[in-house]
Amino acid sequence: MTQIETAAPPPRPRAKPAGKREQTKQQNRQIILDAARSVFAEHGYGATTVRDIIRATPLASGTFYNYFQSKEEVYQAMQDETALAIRPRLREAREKAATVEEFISATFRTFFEFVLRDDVDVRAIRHNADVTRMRVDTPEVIAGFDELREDIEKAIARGLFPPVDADYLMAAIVGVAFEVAERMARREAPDANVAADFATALFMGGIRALPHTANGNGKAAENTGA
Amino acid sequence: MTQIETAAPPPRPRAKPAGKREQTKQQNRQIILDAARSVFAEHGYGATTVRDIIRATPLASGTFYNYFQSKEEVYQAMQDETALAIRPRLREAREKAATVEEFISATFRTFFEFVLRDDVDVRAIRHNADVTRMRVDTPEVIAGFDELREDIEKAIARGLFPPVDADYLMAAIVGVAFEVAERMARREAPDANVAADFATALFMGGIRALPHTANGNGKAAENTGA
DNA sequence: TTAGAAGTTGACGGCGCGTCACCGATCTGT
DNA sequence: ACAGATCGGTGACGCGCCGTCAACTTCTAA
Repeated sequence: MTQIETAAPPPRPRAKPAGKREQTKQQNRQIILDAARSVFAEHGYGATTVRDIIRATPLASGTFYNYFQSKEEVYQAMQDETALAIRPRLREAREKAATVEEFISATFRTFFEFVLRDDVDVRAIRHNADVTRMRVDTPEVIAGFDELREDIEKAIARGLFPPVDADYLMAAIVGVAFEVAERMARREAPDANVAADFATALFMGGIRALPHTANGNGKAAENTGA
Repeated sequence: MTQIETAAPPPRPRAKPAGKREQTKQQNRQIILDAARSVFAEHGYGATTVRDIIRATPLASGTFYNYFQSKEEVYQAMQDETALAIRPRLREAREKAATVEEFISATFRTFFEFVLRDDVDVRAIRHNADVTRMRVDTPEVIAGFDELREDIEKAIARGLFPPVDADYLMAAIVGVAFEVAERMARREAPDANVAADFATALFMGGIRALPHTANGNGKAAENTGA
């Protein structure tokens, strides 16, 4: 064509040439992840085979193995995405904290709200799980735990927290967060604020500081299982 | 032979004849469970196949399926054994409790001591688990959780506890117990008392009541993982 | 003693697994 | 613009695990 290379947009020598190969790779990876999410949701994690995922894809079996070694690795990649999504929010929430209570409260509230909004694949896993729970601690998830411990240590250093065992405190927060989130999600009308208030009160003042309930049983204890 | 049926012990018409068939069944079941324990410990749970378990056994493949449907079911049976072993101890420990502190303290101490003594197969699973944790909530395990909630509700009813959300409190206790136990087991010199004191203080008075440490970091935080 | 119930055996068809030789599409250098 | 080099997708293949089941052995009861 005539050389109107003055300004306008030519094919796009701009910014990133991207490269056709690289583009396809990103795309295939995403195709596999999307297919896996859908298949896990359908059949549950345990019952899903690598072949199921491949079938839910226009790709050949060999191609799958260019991207992941197993369904476990696919799942880890999904978990990493989740961890990467929530970690900055948690960090930010804790950074603003000027008191112990704000630190604890922000951590739990952010976590529980995230779980309620984003529980898509959490439920996908449950589908399978009358009995088996899985928690996959990928590097990103572990990094999230480490961040929490670091933040606790920093808070101790600047006198916000008393000098307690940061490792155990981190573990306690993580344990309560996961376990209460689980119960919360099963309730008829899950409420992140109720859960966060409960957890915060526990860490601030122990059992005696917990919010009192009318019947001594919260609004829960309806269906204990199946 | 001659009929000396007077008194002494004949082959044993006593108590339970037991029945040869029934005996063999019990025995085969145990053979499979033992083989599975050993194979899980060797290769890790994830990498183990039903065939591996069968091979570690003098039995034929068909026989395995007369007892269990899958390796998952074998593992569940193992977990049930564990749950059945600890549940009575926990119940007994809590029954004696005259105060909130005794209730909480006894629960954590009993659990952590059990984990340290009995972590045989806990570690077997970990072997596999650089990244994946599994918690299998078998009926027996769930029954243990329910017992804890019931005990909390009873304690609330007789005024020992304030009228709090028993479901969430149960979840919090379980979450802290499992997560802190995990950390405890990784320490150089795991100490059930230290862990129990930490958890008890947390539930009794919150973060401010936690035991203080010299360096603001407990004796932990050595190896954070692998 | 013997009929039949209960339980074990191992070979079998089916299928998911991970691989790899092949080939078309993309990139690179001239 | 072209050709050779490289990259990456393809799908058939051999392997081993899966769960089943007809034949057989062992036990029970009459």
